[in-house]
Amino acid sequence: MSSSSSGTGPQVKRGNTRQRIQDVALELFAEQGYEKTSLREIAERLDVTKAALYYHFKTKEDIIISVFEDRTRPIDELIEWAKEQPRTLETKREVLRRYSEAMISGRQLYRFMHENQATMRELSIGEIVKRRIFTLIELLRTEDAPLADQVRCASALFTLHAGMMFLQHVDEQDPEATRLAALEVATDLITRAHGGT
Amino acid sequence: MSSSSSGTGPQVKRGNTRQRIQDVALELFAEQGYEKTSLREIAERLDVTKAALYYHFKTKEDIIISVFEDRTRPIDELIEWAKEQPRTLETKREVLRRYSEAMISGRQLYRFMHENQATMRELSIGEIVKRRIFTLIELLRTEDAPLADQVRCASALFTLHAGMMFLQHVDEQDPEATRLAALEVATDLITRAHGGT
DNA sequence: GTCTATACCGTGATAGAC
DNA sequence: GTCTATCACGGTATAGAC
Repeated sequence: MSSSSSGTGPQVKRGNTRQRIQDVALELFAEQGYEKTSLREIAERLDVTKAALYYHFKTKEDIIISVFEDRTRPIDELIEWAKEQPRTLETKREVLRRYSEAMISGRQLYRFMHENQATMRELSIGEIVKRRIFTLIELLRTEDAPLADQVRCASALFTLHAGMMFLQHVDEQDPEATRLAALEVATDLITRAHGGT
Repeated sequence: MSSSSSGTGPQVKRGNTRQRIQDVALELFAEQGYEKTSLREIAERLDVTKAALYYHFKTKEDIIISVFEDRTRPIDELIEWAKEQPRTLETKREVLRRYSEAMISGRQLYRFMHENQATMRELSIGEIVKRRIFTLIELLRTEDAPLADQVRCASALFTLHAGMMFLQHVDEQDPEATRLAALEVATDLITRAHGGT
């Protein structure tokens, strides 16, 4: 269904309040979790009252939805692109490469989605995210391959996430080095799955 | 809607209330998320009042902590066992095997931890879980191996989780078959990491 | 020892004044 | 566009019935 808060409309001149709410909200949602972040906290950070937020967004959920719609386009475009490509191993590798890169600029949002899955599941965008992940796995996997190879494709995706979310703290490793290592492992996984072992 | 064991509950037998609170709470926490589950909901399900919960547990957090402590021992024992073993490839394989099996019986708790990471991070048990995962990765990984191999060890663990949490819905696949496929992929990952390639 | 009644304050949300 | 006032519900706390 159409989201209640249209994405980046043509005219967003109404001051930058709306944009600032999105920025602050995403930052707090990613750091403290969705439910632990109160509207009062967001409002205070912007020096307005709770009710002021309700002028720009219908609900708390609307805020995260609008953020999601505004900053998630890269993945959408990646999926559209991939659908038109031949399903070669090289295409799959490129998908992983681009996905990993998309996570850099959108890391706050990805962190939020990763750490708030229970919340996401009940949000209206949860279904969209789920579908997207399934589509990506579908694009990566090989038809009629053994189950283990299907798992490898999914695991490749999760490895990228883990490399971004979790492994960043594992050592005093350079984050970019960790990301590239995760990308290497993920690429290796789909290569095996593609080759059929 | 109001549950109530119809009839003048002859078999209600107040005395196992604490255990029943834990069971209902875990079920709801896993299904709806920690924050979305209210104490009122838990109480209603048991036909008691909110305040009754506060006789058995000091806070909401206390409930999940007690559940955690009661049902997480298998992993603790697994870690203790692994620490005393030689760090051979076979030991690592056995760790993955046991971990995967532990997730079967404790799947509600694992699902809760997996989907409520933002919440877990602020709970007192969050730190314990984090440390546990790091310890497991430490036990799986090979000293001085390339970064990619370190990632492989972590990825092996996450693959087991994914196989249990996420991939269960991917197809009308037998859950046990999916679990074994994930175990196969995970084992393959640490094998490559161990060998150094 | 086990629970109920009741009240407190914070939270998301709504209606209406400026 | 923003605020005040108000609401029902959230976790929490205490007093007291059995």
